[in-house]
Amino acid sequence: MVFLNLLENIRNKTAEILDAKNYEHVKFSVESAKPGFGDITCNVPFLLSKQLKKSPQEISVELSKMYNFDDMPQIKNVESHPSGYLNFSIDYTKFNDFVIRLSLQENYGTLEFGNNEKIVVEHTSVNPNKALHVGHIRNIILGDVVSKILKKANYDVSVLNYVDDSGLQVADIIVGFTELGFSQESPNNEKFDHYCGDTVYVKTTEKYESDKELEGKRHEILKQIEDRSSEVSKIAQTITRKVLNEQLKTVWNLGVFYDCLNFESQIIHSKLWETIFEKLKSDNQIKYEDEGDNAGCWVIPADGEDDKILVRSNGVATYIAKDIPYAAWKLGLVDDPFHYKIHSTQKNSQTLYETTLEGDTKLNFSGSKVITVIDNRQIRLQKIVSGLMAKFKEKGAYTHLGYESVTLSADTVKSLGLSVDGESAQMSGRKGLYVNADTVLETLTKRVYDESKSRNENLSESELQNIANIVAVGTIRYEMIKPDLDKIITFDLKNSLRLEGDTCSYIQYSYARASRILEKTDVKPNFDSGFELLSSEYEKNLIKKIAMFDVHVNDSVNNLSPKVIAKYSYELAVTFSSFYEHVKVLASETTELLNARLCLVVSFQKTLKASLGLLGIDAPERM
RNA sequence: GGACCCGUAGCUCAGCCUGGAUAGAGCGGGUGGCUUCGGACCACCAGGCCAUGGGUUCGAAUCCCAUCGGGCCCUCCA
Repeated sequence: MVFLNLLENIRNKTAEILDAKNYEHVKFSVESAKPGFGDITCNVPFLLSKQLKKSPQEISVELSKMYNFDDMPQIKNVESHPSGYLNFSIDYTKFNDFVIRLSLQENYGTLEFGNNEKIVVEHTSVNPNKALHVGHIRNIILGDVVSKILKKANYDVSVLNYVDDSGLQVADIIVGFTELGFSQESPNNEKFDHYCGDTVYVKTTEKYESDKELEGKRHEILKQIEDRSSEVSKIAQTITRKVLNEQLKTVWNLGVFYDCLNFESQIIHSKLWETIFEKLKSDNQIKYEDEGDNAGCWVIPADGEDDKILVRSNGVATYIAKDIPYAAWKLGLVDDPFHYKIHSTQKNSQTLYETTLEGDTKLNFSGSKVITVIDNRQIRLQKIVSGLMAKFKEKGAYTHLGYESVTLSADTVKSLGLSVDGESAQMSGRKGLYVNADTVLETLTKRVYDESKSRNENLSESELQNIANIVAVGTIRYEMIKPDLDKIITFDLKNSLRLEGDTCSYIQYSYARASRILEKTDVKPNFDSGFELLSSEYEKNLIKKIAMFDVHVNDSVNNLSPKVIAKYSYELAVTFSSFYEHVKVLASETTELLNARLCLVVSFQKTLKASLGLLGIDAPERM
């Protein structure tokens, strides 16, 4: 820890002073100061003002005289600001050494939160009947980044993907194959998931409009899918597996990987539901309705809202009856009915497992905490699930990480040949109103490739491809992570191709520039020398920003907020770009200064790489 | 009818959790900067009753209440 330590030490010191003065303990803050107000600031004078019946200024002056930094050489002094704040200044002649050396360590920015506790992150969870679209990408990237941040905080993370292979959406394409005679091979080498989503699903659901008999068949087909011995079920298995494998290719291209796939169809057959149902009954968590609208149903009482029906009067469980046992399984609350086998080796050579009802291999993918990434339209359902889980385990063990949806801009809708009323439109698989993830990635890769090629005449084809891939993936990831979870993302095809300003490529560019500096000199950075020579504002700002990595990791873990890391990465790049412009490293006056600056550049690179790494974004040497 | 979310510069958004100093970025508009460590850049200018009205507080973009505008969910569908 670097900056967090500094803050903690000042906090302790301040608390001691309050003790010595016999002042009441107030909840004061010690945090990084805005530019122009020292480096670190404390608001304790404001909080004491009332009980001491003195102005914050008076208290500030009084307290500022009490500090002694003999045991904290990195702090130069504290000043009382006329506003009442206590502003601390860093002694950069000492701080520089400390920061630069620590930033070189492999685990720089790592924090101890999890104590290696097992935690489950579930994300993606898309029906295997279509290709992934931009809306799914938000879910996938959020889940992936959260899992990386939790690993950085020393949790033992299992990443799961729940494969919804037995719902009506799957039944719809099976209707297309079995009733409408769509070929089970995609024409013209089209990617199979695109074919199923763009053609079979859209055409079949379109036909429902005119053919009500066909629409009636979907429920019949669904029933057959759930009967594992049926012919239809076998077809559905084959088709959904094929789609899933194509979806996984897309996800891997985005640099996202899982530990295990959980199939809904197997959860249904595992009898987990029956176990949980009995448990719910015996624990009085649910009740049977004798009269009223819900007569004959088992319901979950929800305070302030309508009760949720769990089992219909005909004895058939509703869809929530799949989520509850799965949630309980993730938390390790039930005996694991599954065995595990290898599904595939992923693009990063990590093994991907899948659940199976046969076999004899036992693995453990559950956790004492669970984070489920699902968009906020499911918030009501998720509240019910987490409420139930809180009855079995401590509150907060099951967390729903929700976020707002992705919509399409009017321009983008028009470019799909469709019309809109407002400025944006919700995506819809049925209407063909969506933009596939593969399409976005391809378009963006092409754009970056062209851009990079026009700037670099001497790069080989494979280097250009590599850069295009790194920047394109980074750009998509960054745009999905940057906005607040509560904000709707309006996706616009044209806008998504921006590479200037607050974008990933700007951040990556700062890294590439740093690489150029190091490449153009024969001097090998020597980290044994002192760094007190780094004393300009630009150098100090950069060092402070590097030092603050842990503050932001801490924030992002505490609040499960990946955007904090995106913002930090951008700020770090901005600070470096300013340094780059104003401090000519290779033109340094002395060899000592040159060396110190080269070390700072290396320190910056390591930190930015680590920060981008949390976002799953690569830092290119050239672009 | 009930639940949740959003409303900050022309546009897209940070800041709100945990109240405090001058409300920050990017895009777009305007101006300047390469005898070059890469202009995917830097420096600067213009642009804000922080939706509205109340309340709490020494102090509110931030907390509370109401209202308005927008979104989304609320089926014995999945």
